[in-house]
Amino acid sequence: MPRYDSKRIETKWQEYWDANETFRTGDFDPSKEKLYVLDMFPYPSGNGLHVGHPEGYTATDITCRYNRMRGKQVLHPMGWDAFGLPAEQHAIATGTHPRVTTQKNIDTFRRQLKMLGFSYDWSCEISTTDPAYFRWTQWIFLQLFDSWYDEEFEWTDCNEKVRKGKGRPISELAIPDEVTEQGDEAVRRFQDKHRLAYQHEAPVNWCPNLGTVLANEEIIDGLSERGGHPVERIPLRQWMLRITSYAERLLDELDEVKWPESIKLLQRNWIGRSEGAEVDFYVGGTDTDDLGSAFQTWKQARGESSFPVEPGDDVLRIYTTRPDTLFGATFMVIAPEHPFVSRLTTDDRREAVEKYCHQASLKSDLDRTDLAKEKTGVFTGAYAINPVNGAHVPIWVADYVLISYGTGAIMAVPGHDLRDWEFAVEFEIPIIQVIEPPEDYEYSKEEKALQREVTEGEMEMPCACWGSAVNSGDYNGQPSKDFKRQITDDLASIGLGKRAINYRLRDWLFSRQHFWGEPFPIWHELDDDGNRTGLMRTDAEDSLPAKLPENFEFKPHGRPDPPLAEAPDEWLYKTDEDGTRLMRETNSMPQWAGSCWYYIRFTDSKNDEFLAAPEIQKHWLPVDLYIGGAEHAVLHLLYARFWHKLLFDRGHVSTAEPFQRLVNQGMILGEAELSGYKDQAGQWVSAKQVKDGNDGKTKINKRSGEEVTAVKLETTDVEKKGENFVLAEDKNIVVDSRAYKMSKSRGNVINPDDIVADYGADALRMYEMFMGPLEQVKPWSMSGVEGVYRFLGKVWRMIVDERAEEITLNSAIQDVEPDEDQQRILHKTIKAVTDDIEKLSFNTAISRMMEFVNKIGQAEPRPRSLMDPFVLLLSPFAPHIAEECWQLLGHENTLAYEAWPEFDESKIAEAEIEIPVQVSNKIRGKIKIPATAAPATVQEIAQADEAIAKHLQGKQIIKVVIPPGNRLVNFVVKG
RNA sequence: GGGGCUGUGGCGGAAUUGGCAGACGCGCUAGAUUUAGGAUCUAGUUCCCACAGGGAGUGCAGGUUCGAGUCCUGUCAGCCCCA
Repeated sequence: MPRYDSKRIETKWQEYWDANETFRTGDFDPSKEKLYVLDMFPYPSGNGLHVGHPEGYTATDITCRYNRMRGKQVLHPMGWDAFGLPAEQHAIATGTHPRVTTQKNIDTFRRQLKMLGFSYDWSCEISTTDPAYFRWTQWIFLQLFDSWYDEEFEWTDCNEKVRKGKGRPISELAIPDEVTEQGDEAVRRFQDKHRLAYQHEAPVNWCPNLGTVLANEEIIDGLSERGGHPVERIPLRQWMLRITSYAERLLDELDEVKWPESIKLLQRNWIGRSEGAEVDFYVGGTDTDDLGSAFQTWKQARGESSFPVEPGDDVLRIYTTRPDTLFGATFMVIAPEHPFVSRLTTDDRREAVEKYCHQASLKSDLDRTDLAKEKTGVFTGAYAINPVNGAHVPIWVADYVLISYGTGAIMAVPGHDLRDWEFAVEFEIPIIQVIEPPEDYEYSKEEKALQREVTEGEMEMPCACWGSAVNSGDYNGQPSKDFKRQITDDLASIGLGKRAINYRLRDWLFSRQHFWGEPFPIWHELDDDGNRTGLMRTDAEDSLPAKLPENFEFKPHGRPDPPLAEAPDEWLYKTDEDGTRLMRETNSMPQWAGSCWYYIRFTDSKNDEFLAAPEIQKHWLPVDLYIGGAEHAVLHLLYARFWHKLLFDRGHVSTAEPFQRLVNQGMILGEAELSGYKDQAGQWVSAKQVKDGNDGKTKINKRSGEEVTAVKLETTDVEKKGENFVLAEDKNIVVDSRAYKMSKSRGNVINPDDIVADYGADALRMYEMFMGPLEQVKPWSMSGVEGVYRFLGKVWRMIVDERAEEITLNSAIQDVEPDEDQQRILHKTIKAVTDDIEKLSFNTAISRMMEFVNKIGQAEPRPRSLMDPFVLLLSPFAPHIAEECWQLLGHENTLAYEAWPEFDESKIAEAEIEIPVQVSNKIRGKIKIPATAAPATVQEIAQADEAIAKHLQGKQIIKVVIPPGNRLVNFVVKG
């Protein structure tokens, strides 16, 4: 009995595609339009594929299969983002080398992907851990190391676009004479300061348990994202990439790409551009007695020079977005990590300041900046001079100012900044109002919350607003925005400030203390005592890759420096030709590195001369469609764009942006769950009375605070009441109904292997596409899988004779002409499926095919000319069953390159259509009219209809609405 | 606190972009076939009522329009991101 047997069919066709290299892209074919469709390549974890992976992968696969049939040459590759911490941790736990674990995981992933019938060109498979690949990751790092950013440089790019600002070779960096005079070493150090890859001693988030330094985004609530371990802030030498140089272009060029607006917005916010001014506040030298007169001297000197690039030791440089509030600056705040803290602190304040700074080092940035948190701080004993009015303003240290934002120092304007207001009230610092808010200004909730009574009955509160200047000397009365521009210019003209743009984006912390990552192709020069001199050398490009040491058992040694610091000497040290002792860089690159450029490598994955041959990369880039999870919306995409732009500036790629169109697939949640809550005594508690406990895990009773336990319920236990589900046995008890993220601990993980074993790959693919719109979050449903599986069974029976002994074509399929209705159904289906695929609206495409089968699947005889195009329509979604049917229908070759069915609009049109007739907006009947009838005719037919006539009787027709296309008739009547 | 997204039957979701709300699938109900179950096929399935008919209806409250799930204003809820 040849029932639909997914296992047999799927194995057969997967072997066929493999053996025939059906989906090999091959050399690019100039006669065809190219299409580069890319999935975000996976990290091959030990858990294998989860159902989230095939969602995006099926979407891209459908697009690729469809476009091949439309005659495009398609590049559709797959690879592995295979460096990463889990394999390293596994190695520490079990002694298995990460390379072995990684290889095993890759093999599992590849097997699972092949099992799903994706049309990847496996000949260009890559892994970021392959030395032949990371050779070029290292090479790109050397490009970054060899580049500096020239903001002023004007040039014409390879697409004839005139640009300003370029990443240029470090050899083209002009060296100031005074540096040249100091000799080679000074020149090298000067260059090192300007490179896009540079070293920096910075407070980092050291996690002793993981033995690594974490990026800010890897920390949640002061604990590591992975494992939830405590994190300390300690200073460490790190590699940084100067992504901030590219901030402006990363922002502007978002306009050029077809991405969801929400993702663009996320990137814009992440970059966080603001316009304002940098202003120097004079603080005096170490031996300044009279700050006031020293300020006058200094000010005069500044007027004759100009605003220096580097602030001297005698000033505190601040960044502000509101220079128009300068007259209201009554104190200054510097971050606890600010280099001036110690120098500015007076002896009597030293103990308090040091204690405060130590405490601040234990807090996370979030703890420090949260508006709701109580403001803390300590006075340094020092004063600065407000450059606009010469006022002495006290300098405080407070942790609500972060060293990493702006200059790490602020002027505090309590009258018009909420945090400054809170601080000033707390420490009784004067508050001066310098902005008169507009008359219709509405104070925000936060502003009102901070109001205080000045004198009896008189209230005062801060306003962070635009208005007009008061208490601001000659500027009084000016609108804030004009004033901002004006004072910035005025300060610039006397060398006290300058217009400045600031970004929330920080330079990219690019080193990790891991073994399992790309080594840096960098050597540190050592002096006679074996200490670093701070000077570096690079590996020669043709000596790459710099490989990881072999036969090295890395173990955590509990220090912040990397495990590679314990590597064998023959790896760690060498003597250069000139006799200089060198030590390798022992940090490794973060996981982001390999994923920053893999899309380039895919275009020419086996090239051992270059990362990708220029003419090949030029042909395939940019990626036309890039699909992946929204979790990479900010970092991966920003980092990849940054690298791409540097490569573009250096002439190695020919597009300014790597990813033309981006789509984020929505997460697939576990099956929906119903849960009720019981208290300790076993009594039901309504879900309305339950809230999350403070630890975020437990649930507690809102009223009593008592912990409640969730009880899993069946649909038969509950019923719908209003908006909620309630217990059938007690309708006052509301129960929760929702789907949760799949997780091992919740036990709601669906394994694709199981689905394929029970229903087949075609059913899994179809179900994931049928669940709902690609970009939406959707809950899994096992009966939904059965639904599409039944559909595939119907397709099978439409074409195959299930009762025959051998697999034979269903005898109902005959060479007869389809009737007009059948023609119409076919052509409507072709049109709808085609449009839907173009829109990536796969769920509706599938429902159209279901309609087709519902209408045609039972017809006897079934015209053969309907079957061929239908099978082709189905093939991108369910390629295995489609190939099998195609073969049964008498075709010899794979359908992968068959022409996509065309529809004929004239076969869709109906001569007669049925439309609704409304009388005053209520549908009172339906009439049949010729599709192209004139409005007058339509009205005539409508009025003649018995049911309509009844409703029109005795009424006065005020208006008749018949929209173009004869969609309906509406009689607007009176009386 | 700021920003974004989403609210449509018992459930997942459709709706030609302002024109028949609920396509398609799940679930449920009945019938056919079957020794039975499964599988398959057919029909029905938004809710309410005085049921040959009629009324209400897309989170809630308004507005624009002959006409609103769709546009506008306000509001509530859920999810995500940022602080």
